[in-house]
Amino acid sequence: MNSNRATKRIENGRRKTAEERRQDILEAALNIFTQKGYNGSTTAEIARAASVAEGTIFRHFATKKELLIAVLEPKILVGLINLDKEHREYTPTEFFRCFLKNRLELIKENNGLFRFMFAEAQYHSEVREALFKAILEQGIGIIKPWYEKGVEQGEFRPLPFIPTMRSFMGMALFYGIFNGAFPGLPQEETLEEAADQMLELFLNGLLV
Amino acid sequence: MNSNRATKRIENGRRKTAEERRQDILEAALNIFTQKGYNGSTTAEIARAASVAEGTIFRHFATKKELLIAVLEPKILVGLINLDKEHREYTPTEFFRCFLKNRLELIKENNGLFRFMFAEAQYHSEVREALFKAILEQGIGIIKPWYEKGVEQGEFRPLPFIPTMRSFMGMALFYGIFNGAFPGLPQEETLEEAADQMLELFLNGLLV
DNA sequence: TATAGGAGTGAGTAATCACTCATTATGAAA
DNA sequence: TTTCATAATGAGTGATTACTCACTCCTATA
Repeated sequence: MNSNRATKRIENGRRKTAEERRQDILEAALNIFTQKGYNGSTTAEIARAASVAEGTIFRHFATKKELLIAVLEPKILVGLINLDKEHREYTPTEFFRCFLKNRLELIKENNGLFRFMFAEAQYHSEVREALFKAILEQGIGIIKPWYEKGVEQGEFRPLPFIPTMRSFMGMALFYGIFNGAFPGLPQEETLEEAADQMLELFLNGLLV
Repeated sequence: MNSNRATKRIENGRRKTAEERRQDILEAALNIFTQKGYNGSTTAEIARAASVAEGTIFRHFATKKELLIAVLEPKILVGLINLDKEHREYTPTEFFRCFLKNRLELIKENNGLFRFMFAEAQYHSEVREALFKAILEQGIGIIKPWYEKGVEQGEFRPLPFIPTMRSFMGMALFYGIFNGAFPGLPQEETLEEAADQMLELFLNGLLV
């Protein structure tokens, strides 16, 4: 056999570490998965996108499904970070405004990922359970305390929490996810405007 | 070859018509597709579920994808029927109440189908476009006239229509679709109660 | 410099896929 | 009964799949 196998090096001539290769594969897999779905993607395709031999994938991940889990695991909790710690001086209403904008940005930046997760959650119980857990943690763990504070302070009406939270999340997710999926939908507003309009409705309702 | 091929007859001894077989296949395909997704389903599996030879599927549908389209086509417009024609004496608010309950029932009855459609819409442009069209027709064609009537009569505030409709649909779809997908979600309410709570929020908002 | 072993490779494999087609079954018409 | 057209069948086909493994390459250490 001849020896013209591709030898990959990065700019300084150093060979990539195993961990860097693993990240390359994860990144490529995320791309391909979100474009074509789990069953619509092939390991050969992912290997090509990661500039790696197909066998290398299976050195890092025992099965394709394990690769799927590894791709989603660090992403699924991204919903929980970078909020809530710092700004304790919010009023409950201000918190909802800030939280909503934050979530809409997050969804917009990870649009393909969100759609992919919700789609695959139907067919892979591991994904479904992780997603379910993340949603509950956001809803119960983050929103609920502010919601209750708002009710105590007489700022919010004492509506039942779960249905209210579900509606709130439904608004945000439907906007974020499906506006990306249906690019033809009339969508003049910036994300900022969209969030304001959503909040206006959520806070004050449709009736005069 | 021996001649013990299965010969299927229904109760009165009559052989099924071609159209009946076609319907069997469509029904089986819908079941399998919604359980496993399009790429996760095999034509062999669908044939088995329809009690039909695999070749028979391809006598009725040229390709697997054509079968997918044929499965969804009659379902995708189901969202548009059985409403709106009769009760012209509604107030705009009453219309929203009636419309929402109607949609929630529809989603509940066709839960797997809805989730499947939204999932596959990402990967099949035909499905995406049909779904997009159905959503627009519901939103623009059905809701908008009532919305405008409500504004004219001074019953509704003049919020921008598209964002408001999107929020409304997001609430309904998220409730209907994901409550089915996450059976662990706290969900005490009946569908009737859920609709009332959703409307209460949609109409009057969270603020006191 | 020699060498051990971890990382990467890609041709190979068995399984599975969507789809074909020669054959058979069927019911109606003659 | 015989004939004929249509429908159904399922073994077969080539393409594709996830995954394997014998081998090569590379680097760290002695």
